[in-house]
Amino acid sequence: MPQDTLGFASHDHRSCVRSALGAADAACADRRVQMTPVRRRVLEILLENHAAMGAYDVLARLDAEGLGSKPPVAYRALTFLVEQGFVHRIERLNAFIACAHPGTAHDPAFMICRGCGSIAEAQAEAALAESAAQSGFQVEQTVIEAEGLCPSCQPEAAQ
Amino acid sequence: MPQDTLGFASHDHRSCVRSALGAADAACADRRVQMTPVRRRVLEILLENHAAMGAYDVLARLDAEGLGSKPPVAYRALTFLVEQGFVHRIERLNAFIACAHPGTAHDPAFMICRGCGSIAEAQAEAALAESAAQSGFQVEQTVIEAEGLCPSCQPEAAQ
DNA sequence: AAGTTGTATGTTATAACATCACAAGGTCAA
DNA sequence: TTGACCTTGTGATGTTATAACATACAACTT
Repeated sequence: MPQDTLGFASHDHRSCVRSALGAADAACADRRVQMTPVRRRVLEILLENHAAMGAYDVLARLDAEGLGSKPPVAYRALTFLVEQGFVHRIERLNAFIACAHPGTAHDPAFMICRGCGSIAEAQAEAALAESAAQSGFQVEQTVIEAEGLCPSCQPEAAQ
Repeated sequence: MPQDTLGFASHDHRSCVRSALGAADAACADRRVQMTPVRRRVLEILLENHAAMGAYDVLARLDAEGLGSKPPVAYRALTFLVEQGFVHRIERLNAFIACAHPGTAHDPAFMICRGCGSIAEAQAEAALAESAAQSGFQVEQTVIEAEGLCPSCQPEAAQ
């Protein structure tokens, strides 16, 4: 039984891939946008991998499967998936990860373990609400990323 | 009288450059680290520019002044300045900006105007405190960046 | 003065990430 | 069946960042 981590806790990964793909298909139908083979496969790769991947890592997989070999193929699919909210970009890593809370509109926040590279997606609190209100800045999108140690890596780091 | 923006509000920029450089010099002396000519000039460039600059923009200035022409020269100086807290990296822009609150230890947060590119530095609230506590993740560094419209750019955007 | 160490710099090359520009194919509705 | 629009294919290029190795220089030691 395949197990992996999400929020640094176990879950059944195979079923989460299936349901996320299904949800994405449905959302695309709803919104009258096309879930093409390349886009669907990129999302599936990210869901299966269950970790942040660089665009060129994704591209390498596509290439191996004959789905495209040039950077724009990967970037276009990733851009689409990010726009649709199925995938998030991790700015700090120049990498992409499948959304862990698909379906719900949200401002994602990430906890990135510097020990093992695992990433957990959390909900962002309104981290800048007060500053923005004071200065009159109108927030449209937020990037919230924390680096540190996940529970598994903390004992080792203590040494 | 030179005026510029900080936190989307006016201030006397010339004096802030002078005082920030002085504070950095003093901090380096305190910490027994070297404020070399290249490092000092990079900090000064960022302070004068008073906006986020790419590493290669900084490098171009250094090159014009005979202070170095190869990427590592700029990256080393920038890395040093970030480590010392005199400069912050804006992940979303792959760019660097002089710290607006030097001297005080802080987790910076940025508001980036998509209209004019101006950037205000604010204090981060503990945006991930609750999630981190729940999952046992130990936060070491946070990146908080918001994109949106600054007060000046909001009327224009309304059209 | 000569050796030793640590920090900083110089330089070449390349890795890694991302986009532009243009051609060609697909889909769908008028 | 035509045209509009979206998507893909592809070559070239642009941008950001680091690896690897050599040299310089200051501070301390003997």
